[in-house]
Amino acid sequence: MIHLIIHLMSTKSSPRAPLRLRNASPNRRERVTEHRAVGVTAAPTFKPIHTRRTFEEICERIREQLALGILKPGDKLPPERDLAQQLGVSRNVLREALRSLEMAGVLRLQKGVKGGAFIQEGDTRRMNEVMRDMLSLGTISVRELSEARVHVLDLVVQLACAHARRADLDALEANIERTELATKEGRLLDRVECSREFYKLLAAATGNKVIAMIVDSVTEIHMRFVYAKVASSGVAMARLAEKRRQFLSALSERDAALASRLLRSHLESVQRMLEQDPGSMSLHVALADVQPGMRR
Amino acid sequence: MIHLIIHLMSTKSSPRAPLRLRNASPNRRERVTEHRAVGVTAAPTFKPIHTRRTFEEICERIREQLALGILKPGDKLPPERDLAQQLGVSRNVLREALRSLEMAGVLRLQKGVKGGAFIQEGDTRRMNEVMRDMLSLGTISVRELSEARVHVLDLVVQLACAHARRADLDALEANIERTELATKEGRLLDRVECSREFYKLLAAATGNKVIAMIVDSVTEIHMRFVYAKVASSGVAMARLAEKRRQFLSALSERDAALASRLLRSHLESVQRMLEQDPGSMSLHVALADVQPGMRR
DNA sequence: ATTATTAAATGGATCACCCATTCAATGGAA
DNA sequence: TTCCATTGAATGGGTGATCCATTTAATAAT
Repeated sequence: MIHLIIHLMSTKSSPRAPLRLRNASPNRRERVTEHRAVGVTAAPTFKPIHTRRTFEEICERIREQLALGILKPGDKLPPERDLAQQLGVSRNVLREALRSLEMAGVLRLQKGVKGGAFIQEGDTRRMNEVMRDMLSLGTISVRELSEARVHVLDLVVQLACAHARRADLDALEANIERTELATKEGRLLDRVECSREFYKLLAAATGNKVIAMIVDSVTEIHMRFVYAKVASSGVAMARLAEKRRQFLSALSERDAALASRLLRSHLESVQRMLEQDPGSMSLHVALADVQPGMRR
Repeated sequence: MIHLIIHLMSTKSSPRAPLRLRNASPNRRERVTEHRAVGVTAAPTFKPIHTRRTFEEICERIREQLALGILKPGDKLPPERDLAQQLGVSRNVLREALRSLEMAGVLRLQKGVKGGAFIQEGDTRRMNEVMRDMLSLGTISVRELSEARVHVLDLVVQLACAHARRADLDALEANIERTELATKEGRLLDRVECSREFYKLLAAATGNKVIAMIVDSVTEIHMRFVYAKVASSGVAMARLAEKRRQFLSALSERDAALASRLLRSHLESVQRMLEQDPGSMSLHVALADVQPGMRR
């Protein structure tokens, strides 16, 4: 574990001293003298308003260090007290920044001696949170999300057919076996979990983490609907494992057209199942228990 | 503007009073007595470690209200001082939560009387930030992002062909005209901006905001490469507007195959242009000036 | 050697202030 | 009356001191 002592001085823009945005105008009266160039009728050069707040400034500087590779996952920031002093800000406002970055999945704060603020590996679940917030705020709809999912999954099938490796196929096979077992033993909700995992594995099989992240984010909400539906109705998709096997077989033989057809058909039947009970795809179901998966 | 007075009491879980996680054990010595069931050898029911910090708790409760539709975009939260008292937490820790939510694009904090914490419309640029962070942290690579972009854009072309409306096509047409003008006047960087806008409009033409958000997020970084390349080399894609016109024509005639072919060919030539100068697609270029577009 | 105790480091949280901005109310001048 | 300047209150922005809780290493006791 590298314990960097980091100078969070800005690398771009003028080499300003510790933030010190505060106390800029100790006396309001002096402000009047700021009016400049009284008689000049030239282009009114408005000051670029920089009412950037210090916590934003701090977030930005830390992200800057990340972007420059000076900070990397596993690194530790200086203790809050030290860093606050380095930056010339109060500990309180520094913590506002650190918590924001923690919420954003960039940092993890850990208590105790040898604790501190550690840079994290990127948490791909952040995108799920974005989707949830967008849904909560009404920016996107359940319909758009479902539609996007169908299209994205189709793309994923193409890519998975092209790029899936032995290990990916094996993982999918193992998943199907778990699905079969859960089916035999009547553990319906476990089977839903298997489904969730199935799509995760399929996404991973594309070999592209960006695509995988996108797929996960659009699948997450959908699986909640399925989970809720299965939990309440007690019924579940028939011949699930069997269908998965057919699909995996097509995937193994790189038959994208067939795999695509099989998946689309499955998605449609699931959709029909969900829509039997209007309201099973309500926002409420999608958003219940907000952020249970995130940072626990 | 609705001024809700909101009770941020949790709706799920027990009707607990204001958070009051603190002062739980005023005296360390008393802790010893917490050991329970001394002689019981039964299943060791470990406490589920709920070291959830209050700022997380607060974020969750506010998101809960969003999910339940009690809070909607445009609503205002109570003043910090009031809300802190309602929740039984200090103002500082409340602010940590509010700032996190602001960074997440859920809130906007506004100063002055009649100011406050306002729920925002969902900011779709949040996904761009996620991409940038993932790139910074090395979770995803430039290659994966570029690759994903190509595939996603192909999907977008299919969808845009199917769903583009008159207004969408007109907007694209107008964009091409701006591109032509910029070309004539030699404003190369403006032309790059036109390109950025072009993909945004194309994404919007799918009629699906989820897809649009995804496209924007994978295109954002790419346009930085193009911008940097054009800015440094002074050269730019030849016959850009012309190619766009051909593409738009195919789109108008709902010829997805042709449109797809045209776009892919264009993307490839751009890629060749970028790769002429190795290093032009470096992380540094992608991440310079982190978060300039976000909340300025 | 092993185990219990202690102490220090560090994040978690509170309190009491003060500043800066904004906006409505007020009041005086045209 | 109408308009503009002043004022004051509401509210977010920020500070510093202080305490608590957790974690770990060093130390002491067995």
